Formats: sequence, structure tokens, C-alpha cells
Amino acid sequence: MAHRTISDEELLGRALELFRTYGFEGVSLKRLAEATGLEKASLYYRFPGGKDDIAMAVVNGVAAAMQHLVFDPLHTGEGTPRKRLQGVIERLREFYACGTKSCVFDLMSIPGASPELKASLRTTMKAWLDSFAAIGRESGLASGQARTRAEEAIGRIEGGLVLARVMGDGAAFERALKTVPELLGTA
Amino acid sequence: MAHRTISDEELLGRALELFRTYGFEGVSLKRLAEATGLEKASLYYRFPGGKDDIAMAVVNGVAAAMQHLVFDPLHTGEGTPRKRLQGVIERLREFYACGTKSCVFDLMSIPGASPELKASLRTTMKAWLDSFAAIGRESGLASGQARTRAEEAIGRIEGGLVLARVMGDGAAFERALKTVPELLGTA
DNA sequence: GTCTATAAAGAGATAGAC
DNA sequence: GTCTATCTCTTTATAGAC
Repeated sequence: MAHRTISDEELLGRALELFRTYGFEGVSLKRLAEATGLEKASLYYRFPGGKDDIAMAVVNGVAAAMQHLVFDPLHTGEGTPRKRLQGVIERLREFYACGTKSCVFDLMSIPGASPELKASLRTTMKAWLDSFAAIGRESGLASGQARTRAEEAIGRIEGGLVLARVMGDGAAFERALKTVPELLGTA
Repeated sequence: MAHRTISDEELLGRALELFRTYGFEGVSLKRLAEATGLEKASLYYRFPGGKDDIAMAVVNGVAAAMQHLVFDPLHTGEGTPRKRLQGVIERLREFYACGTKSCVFDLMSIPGASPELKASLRTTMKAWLDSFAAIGRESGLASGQARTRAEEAIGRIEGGLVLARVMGDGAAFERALKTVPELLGTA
């Protein structure tokens, strides 16, 4: 079958699912080709840098997703901080499929990934910390405590995802999400 | 050079460092051979199942390490719960090298690892949860809350390790460790 | 118990047809 | 813009010498 085109968005979405499932090192071009319905050579045409290039595009896509799933609604959205944070938590629950899907920050931040990729992950993580700290301040926390609590909340979420993966049960992630409003002062 | 023997303990220690650095999929037999000073064929002689076999032995070693670094001192050790937990936290700090080393529960619990390996990780994680819950109860927490807090503490530790890796700075792990005594009621 | 050598499969990468 | 074909290097795994 010739010319089985697939949009960049669809392609990168499927690549994301592979990377967050198998980890950076666990994803091969063969797997990417099977998941996208393209041959390896076609992937090289669209992403000349090969796997690193695709992984970078995936991570940039995640950064964009975090921007409009989390950062924008928290910062420029309507309603009380409490309501905005509730909405963000709902979107995180969906993004991580109730704890059944792992975090790309976790599985792609290991050696083997390019320095650029790791830098992008770090930048997005910083933005997440800033975003949660801002909502904490808006809810009345002092600046220093808002930073501490933002790290605590994100740590709980990431740790909950690890626990959920190890235990084979998303419940630990759900419980972690529940602690976030109190940590950020919107409970 | 012939017959460059290495003890199982030393061999598995070096393998552990590889697995917790590069993840399960990122470790090849070539890397294991280089790190241990043995040829690949020698590794197959000692671990006939190859990489899966070595990984399983590594994870069993980690289970044993957790037993005498964490579970035994918490359960049968001397001193107040507060003192025992302090000692355990010190040992965890050392085991994770102040947040510069990742958690084997995290990096080895992905597809690619054998079901037996994942089962062993889960069993050890359950033991960790039980151990922290027991110290919480001993410190006066109600049974249900002790379980919740144990998961919270381990989640914070695991999340702190993920944050430390992503940010390239162990500080997030150190801050996570600091929250543990309060969570378990020994602060 | 470790070595050298090698086979077979998988991975990354490119050339050239359509 | 995707395909088939191919090349090289890596990885897993085994056979047989010492």
C-alpha cells in the first residue's frame, strides 16, 4: 500500500504513547513505523534526525499540551483559583488516564536522550513549578511557602504515577491528585 | 587477560548502577560486560537467562538491601520510632546519593522487564508501604491514616527522585526526605 | 570459569524508484 | 511523500578452546 499519510499531530500522538509506555530507550524506529503505519524511510524524510528528532517533537508537543491544559487555564482562566485548579486536576487525571499512563518527564529524562530534549523537559517542569507556585500565592500562601508547596504537589503527582506503575493500579495516583488543592491552599 | 573473576556481589552492584542510570532498556550485555570486566559469554555462564536473569538478581539484591537498610531497622531496631526513622532516612539519602541516583523501582518497572521482575518490585514496594505504615501506627496514627501517610511519604520520595533527575539537582529529593518524619508522625 | 569466535536478529541510517 | 532495498553497527545468544 502506497502513500498512507498521517498528520504530524496523529503521528506524534502515537509516538508519545510509545515513549511514555516503553521509555526513551525502549522505543525503536521499527516500533514507531508500526505504530504510525509509515516505513522507517518515511519517518526519516519527515524527521531527518531520526528517533532523537521524533522524541524532541514529542516533548515539544507535551510542552504545548501542558501550556494549554495547565498553565493557561491556571494563569488566564476564569473563576476562582479553587475552580481553576479543579479543572486543571481533571485534565491531568485525563492526561495520565487515571494513573494508568506514565509521565513523559520521568520516562524520557534518562541518559540516551539528547541534551536538548532534557533541557526542554527541564524548562517545562520549571514552568509547571512556577504555575503551581503562582496559584498558591494567589490563594494566600507566602511566596516561599508557595514554592515549597508547588514542588510538594508536583512531587506527589510524579511519585503517585511511579507508585501506580509499580503497583499496577492507578489508585495511588488518584490519591496523590486529591492532595493537591490542600497543598496549594485552595481546599 | 584470562580469568578476571569478580564476586557476584560486586558484579550485581555494578549492574545495579547501570540499571538505575540507564533504565532497563538502556542496559545491554556489552555495557554489563564492560562494567564488570567479564566477556559476554562469561555473563551467560553465570546468568544463563542473560540480561533478564541479571536484572532479576539485581532486583532481588535491592529487595535484600531494603530489608536491612529500611525494614529491619524500623521494625526490630532499638530506640524511639523517631530515632529509628531518622536512621532509615539517612540510609535512604545515602542509597540515593543525595538524589543524584534514580530509583530502581522507577527505572526497572517498564514493559520489557519480565513479569517476575515486576512482581518482585511490587512485593518490595508493598513491604515498604507496610513498614512505613507500621512506624506511623507506632507513633500514634490511626491505622487508616498510617497507610495513607506511608503512601504519601513514599510518593514524595519517589516524586522527589523524579524531580531531581529532571531538574539535574538532588535538592528536590532532599526536601522530600525532610517531609517524611512529619508525615509518619515522628516529627 | 573465562575466553575467542561467530551466528542470527534488531537497530539506525541512506540511496534511489515511483 | 512514501516506498523497497540495502548497508553498517549493535545486540543477543551459542559453540568450542583453554
